[in-house]
Amino acid sequence: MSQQRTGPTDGPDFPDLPEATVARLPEYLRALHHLAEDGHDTVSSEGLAAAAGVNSAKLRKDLSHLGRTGTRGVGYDVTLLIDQIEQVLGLTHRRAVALVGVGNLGHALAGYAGFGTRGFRIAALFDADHSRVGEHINGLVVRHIDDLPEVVDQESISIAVIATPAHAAQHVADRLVEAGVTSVLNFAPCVLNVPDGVDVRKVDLAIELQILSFHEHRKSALTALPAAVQKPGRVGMANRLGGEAVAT
Amino acid sequence: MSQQRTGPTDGPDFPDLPEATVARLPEYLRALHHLAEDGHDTVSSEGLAAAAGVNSAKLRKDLSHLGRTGTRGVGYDVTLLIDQIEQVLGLTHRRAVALVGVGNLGHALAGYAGFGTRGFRIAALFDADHSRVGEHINGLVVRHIDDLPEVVDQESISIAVIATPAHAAQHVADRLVEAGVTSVLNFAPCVLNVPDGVDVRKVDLAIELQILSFHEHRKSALTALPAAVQKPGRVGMANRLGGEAVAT
DNA sequence: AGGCGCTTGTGAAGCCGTGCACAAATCGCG
DNA sequence: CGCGATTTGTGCACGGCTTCACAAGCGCCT
Ligand SMILES: NC(=O)c1ccc[n+]([C@@H]2O[C@H](COP(=O)([O-])OP(=O)(O)OC[C@H]3O[C@@H](n4cnc5c(N)ncnc54)[C@H](O)[C@@H]3O)[C@@H](O)[C@H]2O)c1
Ligand SMILES: NC(=O)c1ccc[n+]([C@@H]2O[C@H](COP(=O)([O-])OP(=O)(O)OC[C@H]3O[C@@H](n4cnc5c(N)ncnc54)[C@H](O)[C@@H]3O)[C@@H](O)[C@H]2O)c1
Repeated sequence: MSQQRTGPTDGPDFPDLPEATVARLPEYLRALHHLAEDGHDTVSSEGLAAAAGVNSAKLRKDLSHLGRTGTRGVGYDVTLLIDQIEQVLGLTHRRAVALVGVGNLGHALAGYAGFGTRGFRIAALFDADHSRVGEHINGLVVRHIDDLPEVVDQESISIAVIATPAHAAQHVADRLVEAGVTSVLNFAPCVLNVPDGVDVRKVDLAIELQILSFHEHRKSALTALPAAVQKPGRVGMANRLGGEAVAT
Repeated sequence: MSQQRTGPTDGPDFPDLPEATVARLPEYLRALHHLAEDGHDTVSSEGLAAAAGVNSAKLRKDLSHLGRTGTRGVGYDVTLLIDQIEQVLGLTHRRAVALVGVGNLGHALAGYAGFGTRGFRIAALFDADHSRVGEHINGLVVRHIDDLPEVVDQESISIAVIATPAHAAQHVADRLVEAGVTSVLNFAPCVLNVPDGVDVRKVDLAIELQILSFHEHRKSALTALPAAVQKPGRVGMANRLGGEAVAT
């Protein structure tokens, strides 16, 4: 079955995969796991695309970059495709993640089960506040940030999450990079400067809301002029589009 | 000066603004507020671009869509530009936001100060768990989700944040839409189906990590072949690129 | 065994976004 | 008052992404 492939860790079988595709693969992966739980063993591109909320042609093109994955006339083998995507995303082993800043948000993240079920393991918690150091959260002890190099080395941590106030984020990022971390997920609302070879992704709640605000603003500006449905009661507004996403 | 514009709420002065630009305006806004606090009253496109972490040409093109904003030879008036961007993003009044799902993550969000400082006001908290209803968080009372239509109406809420488990998210979204909410920020790892005219943005921590994982995987695959720096000690790795982002 | 229906994989076209490079505009100074 | 330094605003070309549409391939049924 899956063993027939020429080798799991063959190495450079990356046809350098468009960035947009990479960003969607995790979405497919989640939908596939869901389908697998529901007992499906094959999916059509149409079905998977619906479950992931994308265009089916886009999905097929994305998957075509992984090599020959589907079977014409049938669809995609769910478990095989899961393996392929996890392979490409480097999720074959559970990656160790460090979380820096165990405050309001950090506590929530530390207790988040979604880490474990999606291929990651929180390997360490750090904070600069001495009164927090030593605290036990979800089976982990909060360590002082000065221990960073040591722990990063011991636990082979390459990914870190920053959940400190914005004014501390750049400093934390510098220390992370210095300790050997090469990927950072930043929750602090600020721009991080890192050397080449280090990846940074950011999550900014306020930015997301402001983008929504823009569209709200635009909607109300538009509905002000035409004979608009100011408040259609509450009929027919709900799930019109699409139907159920997962399964059928 | 600024009063000379033909009218602040003129309405359809939207040259429909590229989506990519909309997504960056909040970033500029944050950088501008930072600059204003530091006493700057004008910025060059170069300076602002550096502070926001983007290309200066891109920034100029983005801002050019807002109309005549800068002064050649001088730069941009910081406070004026802040006003313009807030205008376009619809941040002239503090928008009311509902938060549904006051669990682990919801608590953190409810206590987040960044809402207030970036143009939003948490107007209501909802949960389905009766044992949570009535709880006071940050000056707000958690209400039962059945009160949604009433409260949404009273508080003129058009934006909602979903922080419930994934299996409840679609149901919550339906009820939100039914109550009149037209923008949703979804933290639950699932696809939401909503009717036309309703905007959904999602934040999925695991997806972000998986994208980082891919790049990690690729990095280690690449450094495996050439005469690579497996572990360069810890020298010279840190802040090489760029320098300080904000001010100079 | 052969045909038929279904689904993948992909060529090609169009759109959007990015970044260079430069002309136009503005200010300050002599 | 005019000139040069400076910085904006933008025309243009290029690359990437999306989408349509269809031929090639596969399994199933007769
Ligand atoms: N709370 C939220 O819901 C939320 C939402 C979106 C974004 N954020 C952002 O996430 C970040 C954290 O938010 P929060 O509400 O948890 O803040 P917080 O103040 O509750 O927690 C910050 C933690 O970081 C620690 N810290 C400070 N400096 C540090 C350093 N140099 N090294 C290590 N640890 C350090 C503090 O001791 C504290 O425990 C902020 O940047 C915030 O803007 C928070
Ligand atoms: N905790 C995190 O750090 C984190 C990070 C990223 C994403 N998420 C996602 O955010 C969501 C919430 O995570 P959490 O850790 O806070 O979970 P949680 O179980 O602690 O909280 C969920 C809350 O939602 C409420 N709820 C359930 N069904 C509801 C319904 N139909 N209507 C209203 N409220 C309802 C529950 O009563 C509970 O209070 C999940 O989807 C999770 O995957 C969480």
